[in-house]
Amino acid sequence: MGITKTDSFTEQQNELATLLKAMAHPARIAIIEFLLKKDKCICGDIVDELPLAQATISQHLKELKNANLIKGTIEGTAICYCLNQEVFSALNDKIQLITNQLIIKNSTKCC
Amino acid sequence: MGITKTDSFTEQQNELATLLKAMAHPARIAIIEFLLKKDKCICGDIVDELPLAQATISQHLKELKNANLIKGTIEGTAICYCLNQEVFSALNDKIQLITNQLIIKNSTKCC
DNA sequence: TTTATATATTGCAATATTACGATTAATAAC
DNA sequence: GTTATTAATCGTAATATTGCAATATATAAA
Repeated sequence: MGITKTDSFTEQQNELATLLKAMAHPARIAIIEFLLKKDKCICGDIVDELPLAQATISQHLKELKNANLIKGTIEGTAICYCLNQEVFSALNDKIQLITNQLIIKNSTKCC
Repeated sequence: MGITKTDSFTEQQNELATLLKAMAHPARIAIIEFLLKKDKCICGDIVDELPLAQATISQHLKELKNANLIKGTIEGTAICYCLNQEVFSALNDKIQLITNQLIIKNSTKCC
């Protein structure tokens, strides 16, 4: 139904899925990579960098912000965005946990 | 438009986004965790485990298979699924790359 | 061959996402 | 005050996703 049966899954499963979904768009990957490349924080430069309308970029930034993947601070009329290291670290830990378990269990490989 | 401007982004950005999207659903996280938990490969047990209809599980498995996150081998009438360690490792590397860069650059933190 | 079992596919209905133009809000410069 | 500048929000169209019942397919067992 385009609607997800959130109740049927654990909070952790829903949280991880939400975090992954927030990253699961090439424009948002591009924004993340752009923020990573720049030493200093960026605001409307993203609009110049990517071939998307300002409204669209703003929407993508909102989703990244909702997922806590980025932080934004107001600087005059501009807004300074940067990546939230803690959330990326947490995601990294989760993916690593799965991957490590997989590598260990691979000795008893099946398929 | 619900359609993504794929041409506007690099192949790597699109690939990573596609991989993340394949994981970005609690049911698919649950399937991954279930396959991880079991020593031996699982087939229709997933249908018994999760509160979703058989058709829905089959669809989720298809998406995971398309993304190469799982492999399936036919065993009589059943199909034996297991996680694809290589793809998880590759994803882990990408996330780790971003996270490590972030940790290094955090000294010049901004926001 | 018939029957049972296991999984995939089809065809919806409900909802979500993506993208953008137009507008709004909020601050800075004058 | 007026005028730029910057970013968020609204409204809308096009498309994608989720979920399931019903059906199809394919093999095994009888």
